[in-house]
Amino acid sequence: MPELPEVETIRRTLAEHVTDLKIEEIKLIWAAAVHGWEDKKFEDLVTGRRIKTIDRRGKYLMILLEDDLTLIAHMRMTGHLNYYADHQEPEKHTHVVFRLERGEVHFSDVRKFGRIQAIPTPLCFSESSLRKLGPEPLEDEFTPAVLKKRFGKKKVFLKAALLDQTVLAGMGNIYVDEALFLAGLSPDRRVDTLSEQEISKLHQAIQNVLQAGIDARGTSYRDYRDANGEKGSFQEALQVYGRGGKPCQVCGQVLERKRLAGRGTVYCSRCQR
DNA sequence: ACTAACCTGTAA
DNA sequence: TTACAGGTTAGT
Repeated sequence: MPELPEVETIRRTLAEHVTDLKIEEIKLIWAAAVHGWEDKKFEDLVTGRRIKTIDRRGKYLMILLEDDLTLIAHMRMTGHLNYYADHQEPEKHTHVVFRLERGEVHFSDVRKFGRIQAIPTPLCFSESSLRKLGPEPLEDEFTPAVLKKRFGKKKVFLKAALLDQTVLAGMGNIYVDEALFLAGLSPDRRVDTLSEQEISKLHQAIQNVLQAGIDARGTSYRDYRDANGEKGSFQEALQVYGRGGKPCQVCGQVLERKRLAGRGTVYCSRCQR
């Protein structure tokens, strides 16, 4: 499911409801979805703490609790976080229920890839999976020069480089294909063959497509929903993702589909060089 | 730097 | 029945 725009939308919709609320009880339906820090149990760490703020880093959601504990959540492909104002029976794939002083948050995930980890807030960026992430693509510090530097001396395909979270945090299969289309760059270009101008164009395309995704409240191509259970609308604006075999909306050429970096990849061989 | 593995559901 | 799906990571 969620790439940067989707996680950002979940962050916003969740924060509206749960900021400043106390977590009164945790129900672990499938306990493997969570893990505590060192030998402490997740439930004991989290129960009784108040939610201070919700941040995001790449595709990770950071739920900051009082007394320096943070929950780091990753939805992987099909994870969901839903807020319910009233008591709600867990559904088939609900793994964790957070009962708050007002309402409940349910974490569910059909494919069981998503995880929620509890970690002391000061250790978030040094001891967790956030440690290796590349820059945030929508922050001012992310410039074309930074992108060029992140590519470094790599010789990998553009597709692989942009999916690599240590190069740049937050892009996934949908937004990579869309950004490459916008930039007019072929996914199988080697990153070391890009000109300064092409890097600038790519940088601009990345920022534009991610911002457009956020403005549309995410892409509900399949089962993505925000914390209110609402769909996004960016699926209506997709130029290439999911359109393999259909005509390019710019030049009319049939869109190419092939496997690249282990992922289904769609592009226009005429518009993208 | 690539592939398999982690899971379940859905579409071909 | 098989391939593939928004992601990451361990192993080769």
